[in-house]
Amino acid sequence: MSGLEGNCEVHNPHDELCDRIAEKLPEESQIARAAELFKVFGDPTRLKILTLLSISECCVCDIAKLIDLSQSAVSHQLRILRQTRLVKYRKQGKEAFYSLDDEHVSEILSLGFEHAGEEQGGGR
Amino acid sequence: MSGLEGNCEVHNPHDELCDRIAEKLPEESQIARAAELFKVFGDPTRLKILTLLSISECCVCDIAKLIDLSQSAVSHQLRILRQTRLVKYRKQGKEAFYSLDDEHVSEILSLGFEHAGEEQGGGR
DNA sequence: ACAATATATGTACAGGTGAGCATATGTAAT
DNA sequence: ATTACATATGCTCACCTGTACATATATTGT
Repeated sequence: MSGLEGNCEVHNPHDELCDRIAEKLPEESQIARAAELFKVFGDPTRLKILTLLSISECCVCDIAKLIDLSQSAVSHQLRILRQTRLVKYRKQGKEAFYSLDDEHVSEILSLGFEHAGEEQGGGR
Repeated sequence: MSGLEGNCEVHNPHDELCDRIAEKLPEESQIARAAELFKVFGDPTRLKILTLLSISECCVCDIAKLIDLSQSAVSHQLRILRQTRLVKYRKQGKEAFYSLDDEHVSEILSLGFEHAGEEQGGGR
């Protein structure tokens, strides 16, 4: 019927498809990097930080206030965001003003919110 | 100099900024949903599955072969991908052919790979 | 030098998460 | 009905992760 049947376990039609897919698959390391990136976006605290930084640059203790979390926890998360190049900061006196590092970051943010927003309760 | 200084702890200039940011921030629940979405993309196994499904629809045991993982583990991950509406499947005899549920999914994939690809070893 | 404030970091721990094993369910063939 | 195969699920466990607490570092003012 569809040309896709065949014993999946032993050999056959599927193998051909698998080979084609295997060829096109990105390298392991590239997938790992992309997963790492998504993982950083995948924590509510970090996502909040990124979202508020997409509105305006902000200093650490204000971030802590805005998301109601300890300064320590915020600082730890900011380190992760720094290491993954999602945020940058400028130091001014005692304060550190953080901001998004890259247009890309807000693009990913928007796309995420867009997709998360549309299909919630409804459907199917 | 920048109009942003002022005691961060007690009160003042920052408060005004904080209020403006707080107003514009999405609701907690919306951020939670977006984070949940990113989290699903943030696991290498799931990202591999999504990536290979972006190339072609595929049955469970072939996925297991392609990413070299137990059938059980794959099935568990597919459930998560189903529940988050990232994949759909059609049953044909004993086999279940999975595919991406939505254009959006491959958009997010591409954007992720794009960003993950560019800045790795280099820069700054 | 000392105090005060902002931020960073080391450590510990509770809670979460992915993988495998065993097994259940569903489907087709004999 | 029985067997064989494909997939799904309950369970367990090793590992990871985010947070708070305590403390270190840096900067400014007195």
